[in-house]
Amino acid sequence: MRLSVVCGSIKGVRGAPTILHLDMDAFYASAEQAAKPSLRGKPVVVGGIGPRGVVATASYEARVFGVRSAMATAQARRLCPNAAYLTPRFTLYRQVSEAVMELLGRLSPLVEPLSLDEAFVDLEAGGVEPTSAAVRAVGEQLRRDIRAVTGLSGSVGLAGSKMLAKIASEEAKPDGLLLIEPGTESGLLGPMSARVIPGVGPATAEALRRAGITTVAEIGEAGEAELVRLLGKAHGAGLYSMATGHDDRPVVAERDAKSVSVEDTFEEDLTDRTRVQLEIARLADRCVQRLRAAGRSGRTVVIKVRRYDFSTLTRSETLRGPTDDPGVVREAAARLIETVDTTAGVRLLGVGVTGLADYTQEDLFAQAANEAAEALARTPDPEDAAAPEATGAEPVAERPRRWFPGLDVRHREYGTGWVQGSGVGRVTVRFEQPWSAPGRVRTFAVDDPALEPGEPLPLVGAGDQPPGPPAEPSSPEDGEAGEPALPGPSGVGSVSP
DNA sequence: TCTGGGGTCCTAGGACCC
DNA sequence: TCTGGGGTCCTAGGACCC
Repeated sequence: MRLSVVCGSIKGVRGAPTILHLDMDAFYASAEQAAKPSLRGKPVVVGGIGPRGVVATASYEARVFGVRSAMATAQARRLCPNAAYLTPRFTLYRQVSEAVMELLGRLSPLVEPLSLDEAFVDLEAGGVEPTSAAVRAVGEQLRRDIRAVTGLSGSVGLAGSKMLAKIASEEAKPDGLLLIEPGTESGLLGPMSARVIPGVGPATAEALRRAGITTVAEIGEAGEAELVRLLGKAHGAGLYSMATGHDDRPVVAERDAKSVSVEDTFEEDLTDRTRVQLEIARLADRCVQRLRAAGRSGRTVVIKVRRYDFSTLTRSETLRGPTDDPGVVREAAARLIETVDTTAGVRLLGVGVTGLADYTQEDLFAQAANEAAEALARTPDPEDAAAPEATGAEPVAERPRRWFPGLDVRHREYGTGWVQGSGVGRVTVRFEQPWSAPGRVRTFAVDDPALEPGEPLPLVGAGDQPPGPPAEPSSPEDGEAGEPALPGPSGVGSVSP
């Protein structure tokens, strides 16, 4: 997709650095140091402690010794034997994370968490004045607030696109802030390693290196066609866009999960067939527990097997309908593991569910049963008595309504708009109409009684404007004029204070 | 003492359908 | 009856991210 030129600057980059990326510094290790005064200023390594553990986070004191994330803990111990080695305490990290995300939520309704310690914030949607001075002040205040509330430091990147904001926060680390002034992007990025571009990992970097490409500038010089030839259509084209500063990905709040999975690496390889089957059943149960806790169900069951030699394979089976029944998932997983030869030894087993839905096949049966029962009540015809019954036909508990992206909605107070995204019990709505200026984003609980589904509105030029609460005003000059009115959340931003 | 656990997205082939 | 093309679903694998 091509974008029009915005404010005379690079396509796909905002005219003001209003996208903020926050990245907490050495998050798990810092949280442990904050919780344990004796560890402050000392090397701390958080991760798997067992013989096959890896490092999740190393404190900066430990990094001095060469300890890095994803390194085998055994190797870390050799490099830094005097560090404190701790297993992760996710309850703590989640608490701290929630406090940080709460601070971000005060800046804008558009907050996109990437993990417990990282998030994008669309300051423009939060009504922050789109000037470098204003957004810098917001970023610095945020860092002070985070320190005051959590005792931890976070680094902030500010730029006109997600990619640049993320690179900026990385450059700012630790405990810093970097704002990339619009117009200075290519000068800053050009000499940097291709690896700074998100999506360029070891394999891509090696493929590029073989083609003589090592810097961001060289990616741009190679041209899109060459990159597509080297890396494939999506990856090549995406990389070219990124490297040339074209990144118009919007900040999207509340993404729904698309899969749920659990896996275990065993301290010693499993060879016993019965034990493998037992572990698969356990994993299936754990997976379903998580699925149910999220109020979801899934249609495709996946097992994962990592063998003694680290070779990894998956097997999947798609059911007729989504389920959250532990028995159903257990049986599917059992069938799948039957198809894999595990006799030489298995170091990891996993069970996952994809194709997530918010209802189950059993719900549908129950619903059909209810409808049949109602029909039966209306027409007491003995011929109709074949209603299904054995499916537990008690009324199914009301599940949350689904707010699908793009749907029209109406809010009692704010009027008409459309769903920009939903998930995690919340829904984000942009209040605007075909004839209005770009509108403002607000977030609600999915069960907010003031919010109801709406009808599509007539497009501009199709006739009179229908009655209803007026659109929230929005200053026209900061909109992404010339951008087509896409049904997706592409035209993010443009909100008046 | 090599290599965690939880995800996302993309590719590619075959089935199947129109 | 020598020959199509597109779209979607399913499966398996791989790269990448935190």
